[in-house]
Amino acid sequence: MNQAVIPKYQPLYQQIKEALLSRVMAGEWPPGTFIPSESSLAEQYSVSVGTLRKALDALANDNVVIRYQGKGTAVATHDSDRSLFQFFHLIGLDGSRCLPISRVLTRERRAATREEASALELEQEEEVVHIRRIRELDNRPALLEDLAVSATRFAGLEQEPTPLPNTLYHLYQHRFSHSVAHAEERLFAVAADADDNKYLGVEIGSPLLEIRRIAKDLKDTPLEYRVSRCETEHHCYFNKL
Amino acid sequence: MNQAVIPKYQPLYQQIKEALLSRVMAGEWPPGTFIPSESSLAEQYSVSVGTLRKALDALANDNVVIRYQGKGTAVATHDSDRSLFQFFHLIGLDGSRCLPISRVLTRERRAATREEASALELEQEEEVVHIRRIRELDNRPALLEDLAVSATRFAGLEQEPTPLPNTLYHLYQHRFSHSVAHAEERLFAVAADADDNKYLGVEIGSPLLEIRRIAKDLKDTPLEYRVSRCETEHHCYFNKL
DNA sequence: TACAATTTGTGCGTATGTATA
DNA sequence: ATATACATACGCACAAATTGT
Repeated sequence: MNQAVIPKYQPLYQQIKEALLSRVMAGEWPPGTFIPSESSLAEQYSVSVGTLRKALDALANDNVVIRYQGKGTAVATHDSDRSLFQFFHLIGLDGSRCLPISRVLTRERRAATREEASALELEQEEEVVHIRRIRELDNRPALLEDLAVSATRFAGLEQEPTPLPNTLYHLYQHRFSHSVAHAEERLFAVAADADDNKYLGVEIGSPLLEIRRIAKDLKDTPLEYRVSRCETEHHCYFNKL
Repeated sequence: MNQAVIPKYQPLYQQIKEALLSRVMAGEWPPGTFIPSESSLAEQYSVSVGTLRKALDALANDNVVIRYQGKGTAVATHDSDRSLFQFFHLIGLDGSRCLPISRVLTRERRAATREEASALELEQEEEVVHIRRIRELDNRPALLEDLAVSATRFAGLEQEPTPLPNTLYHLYQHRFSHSVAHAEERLFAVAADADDNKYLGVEIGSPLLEIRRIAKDLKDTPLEYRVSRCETEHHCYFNKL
């Protein structure tokens, strides 16, 4: 007979880790800023520096903070070059990595589709901001992208800013204080339709790579649902295991 | 002007980590067996237990060893359920994970193709063992797989064992002492050809997901090159970022 | 340039808790 | 109950990196 899983005991450094994570999530230290030093935090919580170190190391391991020897510990921004490539897995056939340039096609506020509501864990009636754009790599249209975010959580995104920046996650973080920390992707092979033909210049029926991504914050709340259709003649999806 | 990258200084626990990794690679402790205790290893290397702990924790983080409280530290087998799903990213549309059943179509020793030689870092003349098989999920053919390994490194694989086990990495480890530790995959969308039609039952020209994987050992030596063509009507490729 | 102050990284030692055999 | 092994927690000393004086 299995017992209900009640954490009878939680190591001290784990408790500290959760406490610090909560303060980060609450916005006490915005992304990019430095948090207090190990010694001062250890004093705050009345634990040894060693224990507090373990908590910070664990947070660093989870990409919540970044440690700089001699400087201090900063809250991760999730919009640095390194962090962006965490979510961008398309590379050239020669192995080159470069970020795409985006051009917005449509941008509107409307009711969520069933698929969007399910992915974002919203009610059927709720509204989303939907954006459709094409993204170019090496001056060639490479992706046709549809994305949706909660219209209440990202209020006004259908209007401002204009134009939209290339890297939306940066915008989410700075303008709406929603940092994308994790994501899960499902990949499919699909046949190109009329829109793909129009915007990507591929023949109708030709194979495309479809990437459906749900982007989540530190506490695994879904922030964005994104469907990218990608041509794989000049690029491919790269994954290191 | 940049200096040549000479590691002027290596932390002690990193040196210990490398030393232990070498002993694991050399087969001193085969996969699944337990290595000496922290205290005895600390004595061997004349370092503190704390330092040796950091080395072992780092190895555990790299999936080289597994730590069991109260029992000891074991060399990872890379063939446990958890470890197999590290490399198997296909899931059902409902999110279910199950391992496929394999049926071998061809199995032969022959000269490497240019693509295989390049992926396995072999000379053009060298021979490989090539295996083609189909893999079924839910009693439905889902993957058509071509794979190649060095015929010298995996001597006799074209003959024995018969039949081949479902999980080849298990065989590589136990019969040939080559453990697959990492891998890199490149994904493409391709059109089904006559073989795909014959073995997967999909229409010619319909979109398939092609996964090209290079499997490597602990020291990043390429062990296997594998190309899987997968139908994504009933399954998809799942990736957590 | 030199030096000091601050902060994280490394290394050591010890004591105690928890899991396993 | 005992012994062993890993996990947690504390404390200290020094190294390395950064910043400002």
